[in-house]
Amino acid sequence: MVQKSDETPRRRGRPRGFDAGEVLGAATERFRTHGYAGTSLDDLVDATGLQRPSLYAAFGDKRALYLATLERTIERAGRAFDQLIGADLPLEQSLKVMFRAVIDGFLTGETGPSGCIMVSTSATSAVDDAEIRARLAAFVRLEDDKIEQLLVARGDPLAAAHARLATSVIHSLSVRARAGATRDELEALASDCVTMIAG
Amino acid sequence: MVQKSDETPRRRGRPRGFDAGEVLGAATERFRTHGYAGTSLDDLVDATGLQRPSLYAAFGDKRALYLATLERTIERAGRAFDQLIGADLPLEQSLKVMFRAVIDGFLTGETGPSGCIMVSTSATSAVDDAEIRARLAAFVRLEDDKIEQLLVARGDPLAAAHARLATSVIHSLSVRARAGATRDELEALASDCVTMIAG
DNA sequence: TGATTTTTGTACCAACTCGCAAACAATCCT
DNA sequence: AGGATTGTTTGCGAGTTGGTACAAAAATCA
Repeated sequence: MVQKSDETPRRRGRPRGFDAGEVLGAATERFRTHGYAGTSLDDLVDATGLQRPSLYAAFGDKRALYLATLERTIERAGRAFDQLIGADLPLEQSLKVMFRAVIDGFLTGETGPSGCIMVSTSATSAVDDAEIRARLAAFVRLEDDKIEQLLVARGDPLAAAHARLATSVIHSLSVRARAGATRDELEALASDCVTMIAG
Repeated sequence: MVQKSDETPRRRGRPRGFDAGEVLGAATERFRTHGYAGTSLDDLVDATGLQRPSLYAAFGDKRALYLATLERTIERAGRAFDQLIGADLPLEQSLKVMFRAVIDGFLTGETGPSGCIMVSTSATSAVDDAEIRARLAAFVRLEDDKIEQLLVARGDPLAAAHARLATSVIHSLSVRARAGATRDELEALASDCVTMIAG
């Protein structure tokens, strides 16, 4: 063990002056706010602090960077769902925790409530771009499947149908958040959904 | 009655070579497909057959034209809801007719299923533009209110909550259509919602 | 030390963006 | 007929777009 641990392979040239994860997070936030077509490279340079050539070398062109932010979003959502399923809370409380987290996230944003990047920006580009459409489809399937898995584990006999409806409410929460709905309005809708499934 | 009927006020100069309603419809379709930022003036010239200065004289700049397409969409949706309410069908059938019409519309599009222009494109621009956000908020409120009005008229004691959930399903149908969902999948979700409200 | 490798900063380019000016065309009014 | 009014066509120009060439900087390797 005289060598440095191989978790840092000590690459050869000049080391990077940035953390790829943080940069991806900053890019995600800009894309979530303004959408794909509405975000320029100057915007991304401004948001990430990196110059164009650094962005290009690390992630590829604008579209590849956008696709990377979508992948990141899908992975993080999947982990959040798995954590909720593993928490083993009772049905009603599981749904309340889920909607609370969703609403908290949707109400954040650089300039105001920005909702969900998949629902509000990737859906816009999905018609023109098959790869973006595939990411959006994978995300929606993830929502449907993970919520169904949660409901099955809590003994809901109508898990599949209820999961689709809960996913639909999540989509609408994103739309409503961007439309300027208040937290109370979003929570009322979530509460309606919880009552319908668990009430 | 020697004069022409005043329904055609006989304006003074050269008459227009286009129908404003048709042009607005063509612009709506382009905006619905590619979003606001993703639609260029060249696209609009191509879609409408009008040259730039004619578009400008008739509707103003690109943003004003987009806002006009949103207004048109809101008005048409309002009329469709009123017609459904006036049709006086029983509860379950009213909902089925509504979802059928929604799904039919969402599955159309220039290059593929394009969903709802409000949910899939105005939501994207709503964060940056207060007027677009106001139109989106008005549209969502229209959906909630008109569906509640329909449910109240059919004797649903949970009309308000059920209306919000039905609106949410409509929003999700738009997202799912753009994600590439099949008609069967969309109809299954709509059926879940009808069962939940009327079943 | 000096050669090599990788990242970073500056500057740039061709293409596209929106919007408009100016001339031309078609109709109405007198 | 001839002026006034409105709509259409052509073409342009200032600014922005996404993407890249090139050299300087910062590290490792020999």
